Amino acid sequence: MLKLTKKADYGLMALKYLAEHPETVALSAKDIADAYGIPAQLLAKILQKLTKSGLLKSHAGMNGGYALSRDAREISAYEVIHSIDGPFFITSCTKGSKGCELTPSCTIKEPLARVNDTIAGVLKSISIQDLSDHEHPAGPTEKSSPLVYLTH
Amino acid sequence: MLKLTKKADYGLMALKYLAEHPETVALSAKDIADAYGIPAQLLAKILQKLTKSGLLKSHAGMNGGYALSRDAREISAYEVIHSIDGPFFITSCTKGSKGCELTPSCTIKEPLARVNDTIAGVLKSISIQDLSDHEHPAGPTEKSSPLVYLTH
DNA sequence: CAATATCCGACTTCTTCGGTCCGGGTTTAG
DNA sequence: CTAAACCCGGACCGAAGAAGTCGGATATTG
Repeated sequence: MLKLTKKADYGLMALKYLAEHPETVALSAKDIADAYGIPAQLLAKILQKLTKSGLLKSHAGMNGGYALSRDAREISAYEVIHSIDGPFFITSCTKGSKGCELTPSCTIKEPLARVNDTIAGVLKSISIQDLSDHEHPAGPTEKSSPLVYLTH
Repeated sequence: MLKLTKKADYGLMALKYLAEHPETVALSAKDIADAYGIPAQLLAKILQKLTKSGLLKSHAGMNGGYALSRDAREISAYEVIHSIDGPFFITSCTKGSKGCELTPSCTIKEPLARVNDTIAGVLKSISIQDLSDHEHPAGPTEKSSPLVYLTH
């Protein structure tokens, strides 16, 4: 259905929270989970993934927790989603760079791959910092198209 | 994982196939399914949805089948996906225009809604006709960003 | 009437997501 | 030193949604 997972949502929320609390040395998974009312153990696993991807630094022991490894401006939403949910592809049949062998006549993906690139580009242009700004950020695209939802 | 369903893929493929065969009055679901090697009954249900959405015209009985209700240039990929998979939202918590009541502190969706708009805009700018063109179409974006996949 | 289609809901199967549990290893406070 | 607080990571399970099947009803043509 073309929506990102809750885990990715949680990850973005957690990074945003960390970005908004730069004065603290580190925040535990439980702290962040309580702040948003999300299951702590689940958030913990997400933060572990982000740590393994190099987006976070972790510190065990008492008063330990997580902290951003870079400036919030240098972390893109794409990196977060990618490290949590893995590489995403719009089309269901694409695996790697090869076309789908199963359905040889699937000539759909060629133009859809360009859509995929566009989405990835938008996600890469958004930083964690942008999520905290309640005013309009630098802008994901040159021109913010005024689109209307078709709530059927 | 931010990918569209197989049903949407099938729908796009079927419309593309219809667009490439304008000389025929109507094609049955089985004809299209056989051409792509996808289950006929499943494709039939998808085409029914597209008919109810007004993208296709159906004709029962012998020599019946489906035909595009408009020019292929006038049907966007957005309409197809929307009518098959329903309205899509990037964020998992958004329902309608209201914010998520469950997690009151979810301030993430505001910027992500803009991403949602961008994606919808790209999908709307792509027509069925564009899928058939093997050359570069009008172009979903001004500049085709040369992005590289991070196959982890 | 008979053959060929669409039409449409119910049903099964399969995968993935969301979430939990538990047994580790580390660091710090007392 | 010991215990508390924290991170680490695999195993596990239920729920939800996707993919696909089945069966019957209706419409159209020859």
